[in-house]
Amino acid sequence: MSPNPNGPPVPPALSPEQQGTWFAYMRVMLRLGYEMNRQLQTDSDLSLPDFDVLNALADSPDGRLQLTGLATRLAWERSRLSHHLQRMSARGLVERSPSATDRRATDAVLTDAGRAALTAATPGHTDLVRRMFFDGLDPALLPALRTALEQVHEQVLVHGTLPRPGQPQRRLPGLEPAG
Amino acid sequence: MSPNPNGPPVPPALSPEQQGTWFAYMRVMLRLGYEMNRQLQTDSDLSLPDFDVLNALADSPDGRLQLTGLATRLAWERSRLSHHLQRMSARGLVERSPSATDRRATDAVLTDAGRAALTAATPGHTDLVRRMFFDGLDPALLPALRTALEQVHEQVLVHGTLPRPGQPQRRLPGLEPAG
DNA sequence: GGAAGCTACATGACATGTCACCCAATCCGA
DNA sequence: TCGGATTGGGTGACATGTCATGTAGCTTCC
Repeated sequence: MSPNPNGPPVPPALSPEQQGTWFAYMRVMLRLGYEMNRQLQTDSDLSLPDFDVLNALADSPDGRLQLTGLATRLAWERSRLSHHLQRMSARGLVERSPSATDRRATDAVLTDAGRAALTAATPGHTDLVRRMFFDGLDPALLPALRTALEQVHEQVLVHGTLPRPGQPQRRLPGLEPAG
Repeated sequence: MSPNPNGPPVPPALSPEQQGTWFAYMRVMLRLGYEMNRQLQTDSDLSLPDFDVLNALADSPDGRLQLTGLATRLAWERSRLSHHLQRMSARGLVERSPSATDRRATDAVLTDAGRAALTAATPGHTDLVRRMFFDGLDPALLPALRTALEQVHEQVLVHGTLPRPGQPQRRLPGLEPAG
């Protein structure tokens, strides 16, 4: 009982090589996430989400970013970010500050304490990344790995449901599917 | 003010090539996780964690696995798994059943409904993986990507804090740091 | 310039995950 | 074979994430 006697609108399954690659990816993602979380929590009293937020802000001009942009960059729900910033600001790591250009909008701003926490946490985190990710990796594979990941990233940006980060988030007229 | 005037016990920073690779990895991980979650939730009423559990069980003999082994395989805390299985069993997707070999232990067992849910969800998920991950990837890079990910996985297994999956979880005597 | 609709964000209720601690079964050495 | 240490798992309190909804500011178009 073939699912479709008339030929293939049915998507083809993954090839064995693709499946192997995918499983490897998932395993790395699960374990590495666990280890990163654990290390940051233990050594720096930061969760991995905390760390991601701090990094995104530190990487932005004036350590400041509007919430929607930050959420997009992190691939978070906005309400998650809103809750999370509330907790982080209670700990003094970030502040909320009204946007200069849009009175609806709020910017998240890195505080000095937040920057200090990031600075303190970074070496240990980097060290873990090097040990867990790069030290076991054949250096000859590095360029291919990077290119592959960048291709995948681009693909997710193009076909995913989230807007491209750092892009105006407004829906542009005339781009809806024709009616 | 160099951090260490006497030479480098200070870990070297990542090379630019490594940093680029790492950022690409993190971006893929964040966005792809978001998209997978969303797709499964929308199309199949399963979260990505649900799906991971179902897959792990379906992939085990008799659709049955002891909790600790399952937790290790998923890189989850055991208590998280315990809570999660409670919810999944309330939905009829899995059952708990006492282990045959260890009276402390509990096995998670896939129910027929669980297997059916997995079967129903898999094509859509696979399709998303193919579109988001493989369709934008130069096939020539696939073998290198796979090898690289497998090397990283092995590295995380060796240097991580979790036991290797499918391994006896007992701490072996004589392996403690010497006193 | 004003109504309709959209965007930015907050919030409260609820789902999920973590942490500290619990007990029972097993293991191991004396 | 007894006793402590270890392991397997559960649980309740609390931290975190999601969903539905509310409000205010922006934009568009007449």
